[in-house]
Amino acid sequence: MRLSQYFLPILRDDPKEAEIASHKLMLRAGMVRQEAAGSYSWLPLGYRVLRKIEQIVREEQNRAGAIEVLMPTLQSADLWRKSGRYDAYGKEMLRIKDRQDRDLLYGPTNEEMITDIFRSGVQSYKDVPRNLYHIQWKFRDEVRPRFGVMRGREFLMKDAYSFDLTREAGQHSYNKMFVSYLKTFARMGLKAVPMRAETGPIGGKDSHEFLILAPTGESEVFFDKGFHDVDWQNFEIDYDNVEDVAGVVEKFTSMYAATSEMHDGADYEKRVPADRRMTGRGIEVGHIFFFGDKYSLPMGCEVQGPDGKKVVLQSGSYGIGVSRLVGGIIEASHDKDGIIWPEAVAPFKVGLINIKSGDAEADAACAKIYKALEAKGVEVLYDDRQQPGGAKFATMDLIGLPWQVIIGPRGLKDGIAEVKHRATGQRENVALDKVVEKLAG
RNA sequence: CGGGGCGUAGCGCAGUCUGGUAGCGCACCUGCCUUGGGCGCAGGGGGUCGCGAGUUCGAAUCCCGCCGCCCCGACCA
Repeated sequence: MRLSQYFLPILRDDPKEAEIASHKLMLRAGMVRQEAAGSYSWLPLGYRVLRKIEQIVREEQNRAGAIEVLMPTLQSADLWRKSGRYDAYGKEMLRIKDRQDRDLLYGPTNEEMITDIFRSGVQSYKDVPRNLYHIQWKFRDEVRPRFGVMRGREFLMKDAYSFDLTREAGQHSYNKMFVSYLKTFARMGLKAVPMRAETGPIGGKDSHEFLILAPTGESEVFFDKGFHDVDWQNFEIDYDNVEDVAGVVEKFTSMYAATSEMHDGADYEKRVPADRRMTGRGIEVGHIFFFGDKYSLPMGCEVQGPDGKKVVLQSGSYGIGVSRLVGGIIEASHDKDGIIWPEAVAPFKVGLINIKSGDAEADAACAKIYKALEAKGVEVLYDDRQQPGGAKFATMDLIGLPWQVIIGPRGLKDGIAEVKHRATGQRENVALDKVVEKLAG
């Protein structure tokens, strides 16, 4: 993409309504635009990141055996009356009437709907286990939306729902999601620490939150230093192997980690040696629940067992805040100059800077590399604007693309470009004909 | 929902107390100059001062009502 033809409304000053780094940077980098309290339009740069995160989530859900569906944003109130949550959910639920005066709501979550869908599609114990998920916009009419996309009212969420015949089988479904979450967040360059959680209004028996560590997190967290040393990603897992999956869960839950709400000081001191006690702040990016028959029972979600008797299914739900992750990643990865995208979620991999746009030689050298990178499938944003070099550097650092290729008269004399790694700041002179090779890996 | 604050050009702000032709910086447009970390000079465009009703010869400014947004507290992916 040529920047001269892109839509990237950069701001030089921090908008005054933004309080935390990710919010400021997302507005300054032209990623989003606020439309109302807690409601954002996703501009081209931000949308690219959102889609990349969504795709990673999707791939890891699929790998763990979950099956993608898509449910509507608007739901009928009747479903929620059946589960008893229509009244229980309170003002956070946005309620709407249609022209026939029927009660609708903009879905804050989908347990009712998925349970209804699943129930009507299965009759036999042979139809379970199953895990269905979708990635859809949710609306929760938060009392106080804030921090940009970190706590919006409208947000993109992946929610998965498992259905099993027995509690034991349900536990395995839960464990699979637990492990897939570790892998999902690790792929985005994040360490998301699983912590035992309250079950809250969703209800249920077992629950973990996944929190990424960042100084601006909303929750205070206490954890074992061991989390810094474990292998988050490079373990192989066979999701069908019940013991192996449970083993990973055991490994990660055996270390102490708790938010302040769940923190037990005595237990902490008993289980964690003083030199390994860590405190910090965390941002919740995922939350998983096992809730047994809480929804299956009132909604009549059951199948016929091998003995011919009806069995109420055991279920769980598993959420990831996809849009929140955009802000969360920035909180975990930025510096004074701007965002530092992990490569897996970067809107473009490479930013190509033409120091002297308009100079025939510089233009030609840039155009050649630009085309070659695109031909190799490397996502590149080419700053071909008529701007002083300094402005281009500042823009590129702000939007945080992992690699910058800097081409100007100075280097061209010797046939070289400068390649800068945004995260480390390391610069390297690379022969013009080796640039593509270096970055196409 | 309780408490506090703010709405003036795309962004950041001054002007409001004490009513009298709406301003500054950045951004933007034109020309020249420049291009290795937000360059310089000259010229220029852009605002129903959040909305409505009032007081007044005259309202961004005073009065009344409303709306929006932000921050602090109790709740949430």
